Amino acid sequence: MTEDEVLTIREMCDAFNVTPRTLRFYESKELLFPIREGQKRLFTRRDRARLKLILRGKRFGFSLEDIRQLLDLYEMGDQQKTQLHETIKIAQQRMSEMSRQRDELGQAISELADQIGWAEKQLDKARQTDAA
Amino acid sequence: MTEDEVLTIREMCDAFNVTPRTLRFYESKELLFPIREGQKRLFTRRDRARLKLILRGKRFGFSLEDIRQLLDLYEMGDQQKTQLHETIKIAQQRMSEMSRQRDELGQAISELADQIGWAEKQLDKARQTDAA
DNA sequence: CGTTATGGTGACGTGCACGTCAAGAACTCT
DNA sequence: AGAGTTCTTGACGTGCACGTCACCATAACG
Repeated sequence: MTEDEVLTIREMCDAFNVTPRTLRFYESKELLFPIREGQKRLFTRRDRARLKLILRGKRFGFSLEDIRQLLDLYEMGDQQKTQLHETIKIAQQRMSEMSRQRDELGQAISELADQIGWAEKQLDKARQTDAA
Repeated sequence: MTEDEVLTIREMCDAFNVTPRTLRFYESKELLFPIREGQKRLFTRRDRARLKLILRGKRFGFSLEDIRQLLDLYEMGDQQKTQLHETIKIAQQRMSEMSRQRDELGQAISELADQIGWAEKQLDKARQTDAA
């Protein structure tokens, strides 16, 4: 299955449209953990899932360090309860942060829509003036 | 009125929680245009509106250059029609970009909510085991 | 009148997220 | 065996968004 297939660095790059440097950099920052076949990196399904989340996080303006903490949350098997509790708290904070951001984005969108509406009206007026 | 009041750099910093360096930097990048009283900068209502948008844009992960272009759109008096048309196109692209981002953010939020739900369940299970 | 607060202009430093060589190993093709 | 491709590990370079520091001006305070 393509599910369990492992990808070379090049295949991974092509799949996600990033450079090898980026993937090695992410590994050095412990965001990805490709397995090694000799020296070569092989990226697993897990790495693909993580990279997807990394790129998404970046689009939201999160730092790689922020993203790393989120990723760790997504992959907790079983940990100390204290740590679990702590992690849940952090995650909830992030959630409310993201909710706020989404709401703000909604507002920004409608404001921009207003501006576009206004600009289109101006364009129309200019056309009228032209015709006269 | 507090509307037409102009602010010194320090007042502006306190109002928006940024450093003087940041405001000077934004001016050098033509994001703000404080008037000068002698040498000193005085920030107008316009600068306040722009700074608000700048900081919001930053939270969305936009670069200062991206933001500058958006700001220019927000402040077009009357320009060349061609330029207006061009600007509307750019704005519409940004809009769809932002919409996409908002949708994606909504998805990320619900995914994170799922993870939190799962983590809380784990925490509960751990508590059960403890009690036994 | 000296000092403290506030503001100014360079100019150099910094953290992040990579880009860009350089040099070498490993495999493939001919 | 030689050439080419793909990969590796350093190590240094780069653009962005400021931070920091040195040094100068000006106004207010005691």
